[in-house]
Amino acid sequence: MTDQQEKGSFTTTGDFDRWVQNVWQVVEGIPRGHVLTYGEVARLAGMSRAARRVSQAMRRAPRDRKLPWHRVVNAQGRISFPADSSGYRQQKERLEREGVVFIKGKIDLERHGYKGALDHLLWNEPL
DNA sequence: GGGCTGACCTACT
DNA sequence: CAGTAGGCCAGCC
Repeated sequence: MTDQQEKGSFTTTGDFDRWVQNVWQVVEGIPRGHVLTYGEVARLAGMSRAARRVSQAMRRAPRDRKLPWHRVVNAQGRISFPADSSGYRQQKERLEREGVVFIKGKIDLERHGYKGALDHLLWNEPL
């Protein structure tokens, strides 16, 4: 399960397409009220350096897949759409609707991030 | 092949 | 904390 695909790129487009499937699967596994960063998704999908490719993968997702794309944010805990875009507003609204808290436009990754989710499970901390 | 663009990331000022 | 710089690589001219 450990990734360590130290390869910088995909040898064939088929590899990329398969990796895209992994990305969708990882994103679908993010629990409500939590988020992952693009880099983490890339790593969990098996390509640690492909953070920039995660967005491409999500844009490719068919609508009927109902991917929880809004649960992926950048490494600063911020939404990666321009603050005045409809995409930004929609993502923020969806996240807040499931309990994610924004502080000055930023999400506390210790609380809502992957590590936060683990801590919550391990220590049974109140959310 | 060359050049430019990203829903990115890290490291460093 | 805000900027910058370099690295990254598939897709689209």
